[in-house]
Amino acid sequence: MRSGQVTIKDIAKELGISASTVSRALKDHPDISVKTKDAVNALAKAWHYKPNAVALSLRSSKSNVIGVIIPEIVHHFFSSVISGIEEIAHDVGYNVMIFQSNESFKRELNNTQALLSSRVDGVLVSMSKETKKLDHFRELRSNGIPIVFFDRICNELSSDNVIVDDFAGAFSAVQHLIDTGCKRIVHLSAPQHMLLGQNRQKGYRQALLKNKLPIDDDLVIKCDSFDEAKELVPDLLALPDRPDAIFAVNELTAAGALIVVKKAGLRVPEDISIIGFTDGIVSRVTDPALTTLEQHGYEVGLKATELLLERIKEGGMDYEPVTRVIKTSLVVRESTK
Amino acid sequence: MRSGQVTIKDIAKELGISASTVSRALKDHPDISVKTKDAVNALAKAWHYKPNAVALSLRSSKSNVIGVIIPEIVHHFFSSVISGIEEIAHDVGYNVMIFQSNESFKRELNNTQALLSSRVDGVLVSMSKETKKLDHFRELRSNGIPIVFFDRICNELSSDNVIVDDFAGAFSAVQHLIDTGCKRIVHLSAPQHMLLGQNRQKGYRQALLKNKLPIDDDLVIKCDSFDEAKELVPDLLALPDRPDAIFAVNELTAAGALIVVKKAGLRVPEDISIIGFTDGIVSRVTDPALTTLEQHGYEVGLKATELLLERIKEGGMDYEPVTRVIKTSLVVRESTK
DNA sequence: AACGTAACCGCAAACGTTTGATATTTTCAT
DNA sequence: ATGAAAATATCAAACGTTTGCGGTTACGTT
Repeated sequence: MRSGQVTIKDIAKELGISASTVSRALKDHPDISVKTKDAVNALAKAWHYKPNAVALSLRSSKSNVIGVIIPEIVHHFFSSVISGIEEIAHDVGYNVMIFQSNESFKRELNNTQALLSSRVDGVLVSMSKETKKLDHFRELRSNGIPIVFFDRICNELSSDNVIVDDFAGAFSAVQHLIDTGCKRIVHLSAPQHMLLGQNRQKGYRQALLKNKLPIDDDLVIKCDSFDEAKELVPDLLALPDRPDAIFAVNELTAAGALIVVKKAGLRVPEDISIIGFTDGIVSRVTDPALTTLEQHGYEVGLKATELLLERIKEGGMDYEPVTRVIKTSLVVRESTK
Repeated sequence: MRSGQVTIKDIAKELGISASTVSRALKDHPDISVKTKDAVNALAKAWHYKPNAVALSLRSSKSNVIGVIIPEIVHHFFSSVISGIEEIAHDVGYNVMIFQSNESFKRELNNTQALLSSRVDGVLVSMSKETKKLDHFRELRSNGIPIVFFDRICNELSSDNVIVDDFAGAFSAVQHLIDTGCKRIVHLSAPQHMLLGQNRQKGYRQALLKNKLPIDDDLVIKCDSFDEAKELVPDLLALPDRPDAIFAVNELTAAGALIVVKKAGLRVPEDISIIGFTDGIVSRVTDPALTTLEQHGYEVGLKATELLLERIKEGGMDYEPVTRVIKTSLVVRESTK
């Protein structure tokens, strides 16, 4: 076997013809005789010829690669998104390059530099929590690289976005609790500097308002992790007028709350209903299984990639940004009545 | 601004010098005068020059990309691995391309073709469950692309591997069950054409043997998913001589078994102990929390990438394959006594 | 015999970069 | 002033592919 991979030149030399003829033969160009085409195709197959994507990229200024920057991969929602991205991208011949920011602005910046160097055709971004400056994103765009933000978007940069409908999701979660007879509903919320946290809390408040239930600020606390729930929920249960439902900002927090509630000797959902956000595996394996809002991460990845590919195809940078909203869906399991 | 990205030629033209001079100036080559260097560097900075990685790849036949093929991203263990891969790869200037096989042989094959075309410098693979033929991996190697397999390895292909110590892990899991008084231990196992499945089962058998416990083949069944556990475990519980422990090949299967056992009115761990493999989030949120074997996915990704980068650096294809083993660790929670 | 015209194929340039081999200029001792 | 060395910059080729254009046949028509 030859060293390195087979090239068009190798085939040309072997057949005593020129590289251009081989190229055309492989593409079934009408200028080439059937005999030559057959010979070329046969040898290409026998030698396992694969077009060199690098050379193609250089020539066409198209890498057929899309870059993805996410806070962290080890997270059900984000890995679902990647799965969706990967799925649709590969279907149309694009490859996917992954970069984690680990919630660090500095790394996010490095990542954009690497993407620039790699000449990717487009990028998908979910911003890190730290990110306030946006010049690195602007630089991508000024170099003709389209960006689609998803989930963690920024509204200062007028750009394409794909987001989950946090407000409506939270609203319907709380409405569901109210519909099933709950009146004193706790909200375990995300930090309020995140749009996501704001919107989910707004949905919560709006649902109470609409149903003419009192809003008790003692029932809303910042609490968005499994461990935090284990620490903070006991106090809520000890409140004089005990809550009868918990709406948690994500499923792990809900799972933590569930454990605390059960440990306190209360029954779920008879005494306390619990509802989470983000439908991961966790919600399915708790006992009782958690009612949640499916965030459709896979769907988000799909839509974001579709949009990006469209932008890449269009070519120009002078498009009107759009924001696509993915509806959440309520998945009723056993933790609510 | 110019359209497209800034190239060395642009800088050369602006400064009235040749491209080669610019290239050397940027690399601080001694042949170039300080004055020229300064001018070049200043302009490169002002214009945000970024070397075109594609052109570099073509010239050097090095893409600085490593490819990763995994069964599925949405899986705690695999996303941890990717996280580890990404971490170390980017530290040394490599980018990471992700491909999912979705446990399909056909897709795995497509993935290797894409990797070949992309001229990646090396690949990390965790095989799909379906994969029996290995020619696509051989093709990668015969084209000078080193492979490191992780977790789902194959031993017919003498190759570099990074695996978790399935045998020792399974052994210690079962030993733990025995130590806590269990005698009739079920093994919910992975398919036996997978090395992983073989090794875990061997560990199981060895532990029984060592402790002079009888091996009952009725207690070993192929069952490696949440749903399968829900379907198959009831029969095991109905066995005349009821088992008193379950060793599941992964955590989701363990979680499924847990639910079935509880539904059957049995207590965990008093009546039946349960132990899983792979420490994801799931094990922490079940009730009771599951005792498991931490598989250290991040560590696996790290080690596999280190090994691969080493192979890439060496250059040749005539190395002696090594297998690195990552030790598991037993995490005792509440599902065992 | 001369010409037209398909049919088929090769040349060369281009994508952006690096690098060995050269060319040109400067510097300095003689 | 002369020569040679040192300093500086350029040329050209190469990586693999595509593609506009031009070139060479062979055949058929007048």
